[in-house]
Amino acid sequence: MATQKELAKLAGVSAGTVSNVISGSVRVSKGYREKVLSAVRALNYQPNLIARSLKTNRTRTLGMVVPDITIPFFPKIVRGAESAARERGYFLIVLDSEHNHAREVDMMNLLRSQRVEGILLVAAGGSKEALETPGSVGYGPPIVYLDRVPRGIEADSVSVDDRKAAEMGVSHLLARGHTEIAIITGPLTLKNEQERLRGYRQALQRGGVPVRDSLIWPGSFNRDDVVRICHRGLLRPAGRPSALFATNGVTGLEALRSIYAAGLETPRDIAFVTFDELTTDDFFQPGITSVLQPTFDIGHRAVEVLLNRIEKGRPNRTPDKIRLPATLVVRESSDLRSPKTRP
Amino acid sequence: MATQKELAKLAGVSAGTVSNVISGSVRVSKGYREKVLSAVRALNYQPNLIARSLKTNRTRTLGMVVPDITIPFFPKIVRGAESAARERGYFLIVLDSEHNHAREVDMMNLLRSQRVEGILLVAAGGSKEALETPGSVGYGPPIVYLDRVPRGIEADSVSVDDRKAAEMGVSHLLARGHTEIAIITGPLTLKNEQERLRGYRQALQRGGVPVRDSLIWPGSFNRDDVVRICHRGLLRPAGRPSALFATNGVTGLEALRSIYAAGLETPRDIAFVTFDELTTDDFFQPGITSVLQPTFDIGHRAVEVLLNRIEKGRPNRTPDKIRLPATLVVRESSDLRSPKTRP
DNA sequence: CCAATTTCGTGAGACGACTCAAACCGGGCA
DNA sequence: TGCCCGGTTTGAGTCGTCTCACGAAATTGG
Repeated sequence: MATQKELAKLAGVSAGTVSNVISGSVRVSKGYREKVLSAVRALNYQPNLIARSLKTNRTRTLGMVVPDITIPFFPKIVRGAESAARERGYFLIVLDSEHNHAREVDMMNLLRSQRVEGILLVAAGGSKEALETPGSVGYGPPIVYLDRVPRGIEADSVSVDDRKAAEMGVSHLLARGHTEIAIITGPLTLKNEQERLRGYRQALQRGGVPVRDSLIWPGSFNRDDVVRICHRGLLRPAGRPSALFATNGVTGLEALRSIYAAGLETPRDIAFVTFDELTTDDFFQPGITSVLQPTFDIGHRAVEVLLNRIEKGRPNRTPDKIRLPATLVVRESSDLRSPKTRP
Repeated sequence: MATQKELAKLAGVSAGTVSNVISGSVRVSKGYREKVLSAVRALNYQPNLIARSLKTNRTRTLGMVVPDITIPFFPKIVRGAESAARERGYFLIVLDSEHNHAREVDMMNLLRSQRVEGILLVAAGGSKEALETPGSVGYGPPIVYLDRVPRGIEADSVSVDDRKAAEMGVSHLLARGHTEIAIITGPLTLKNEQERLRGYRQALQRGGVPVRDSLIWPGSFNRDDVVRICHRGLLRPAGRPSALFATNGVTGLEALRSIYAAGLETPRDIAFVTFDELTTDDFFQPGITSVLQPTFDIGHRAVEVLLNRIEKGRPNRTPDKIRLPATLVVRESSDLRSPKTRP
């Protein structure tokens, strides 16, 4: 592919002039500019961003690492991030850590080697280490944590107010008259899941309903585990709860599957509310009442936070810790003992 | 961040020696190597891939452009591609064209500027131009077309045998005794969709069942359109078909929604078969009989084809045109007039 | 019409890593 | 002892682009 030197020869000007025309940083007289631009067209010149980056020490590229691109929740965040990045003239590289912390560290180092100017991280979760290692390196591009906020470190983050979101979902069930509300969580090693559980507790307490341990079902992201736990809970001798609240989409999908597998119908036999959307859009009949996280916004805001840090050049100012609210979308699955809606 | 020059100073050796240790291409005596490596650790050195690429003219990076990362079909292909890339020591950058051809061209140019060594393209589709432009540029990194194969150009491609896949789905319905089989397609500007329609025709002909135009419903990727078309078809005076075949996941989801909206139940009132999975896994009750494309393999094979072209360095050999078979997964939605399965 | 000022193109020298040819060094052999 | 040889290390040059200081040309004003 053509280089600026070749353009310079063809246009009969110096290499410096070509560079000035291309980068647009220095003004070049009309005649020379035209000569260069026609050479650009003639040779179908594309600037070599590699060389440019080497010289300028800027890549206008952001990196993003997510735990699993095949979970619908993440592509939506990616969309938001990509959109914000593009608006500000940046390029976004997305990598998938496959829930694996070691791999995540590799990807972060790869991004650093690629000299990205900032990193958006949805941590692989699980171990404490998982959240702390990347930040603790202490140099390299700034990191913004999405969705999952590290405990110890002071860092920029964009997340959802999990406690309030869960409280909202559970309060909705209380308002519908339910008092026997079970909760099925994801892994409680994740702070998000702990917070959602706290929101559940808080909602019950505010509603004057006793919290019963037998209705708290700690789950995981393993689909089989969730099905087993729900199965046991739904068929327990003491009678099944009148409502079930799931704290994330993966768990929610399996919980709903378990409800059906147990021969139950929602909302006829049990009311159901879940975090996140279970399909790309409202498809289920009956529709599922959901606590929706602002996925697009999470990505979008995170990029804004990151770029402000990068461009404003105040690397040590206090971190932005943004919490976004979730919304409750009420659909049929939480109607109180209404007949099934599918004709 | 540290550079090789700084390492050299710290280790008391020349820059060339440091480079030899890092790249491992030239053997360095043990003593010197140790000195360099301890400097690497001391300064937490990360090689600058930008500089390396500029010199070596290699990036070990592949680019991938998909029309819409939020459609579940694509992340699955991305996973396969990413996995194959990683196996061979390459890095994959994924971009989203948002079904927009102009944007797609931008992304391709961006990838070229980034000096990716090859591009995996799921074309934005629609116009003929959409498929031909990128290839017609005639220089730059090799391109492998995935899923959607360009008409005019001789190029590497990995796709599914759409005709056979559709034939398989329709034959299944015929074997179940259906003769009134309607088909709802995506936009027939896409060759894939045309082929799937041909597969439908072929299956009917082989089965000795007349092809009736009134049962061919050309659709689009617009959800409202699909709902409207299905609604009209399902409620038409001549009576509704006994089975419906959808040629892709997007259309299939809307078609199923329409069936429910019309107050029908599957398979009780109408049998239903679709291309692709409608949710991340088999969730629906009753389960939906589906023609599944080997998504992971499409991505995986595409990277292999691409890397063979890149590494084998035979840029002009005849193109690889790989066609993978789909599989039919039979579930309840195509049972013949069985009672509804959900209790 | 010339001096003072502005405008603009030039060319050299980075950026960080790699890659040669050349220099070096220690043994082995005559 | 001197020479050669293979194995290592060095140092200079390079990749494509940007960015200066510099000087030449054009413009302005008195």
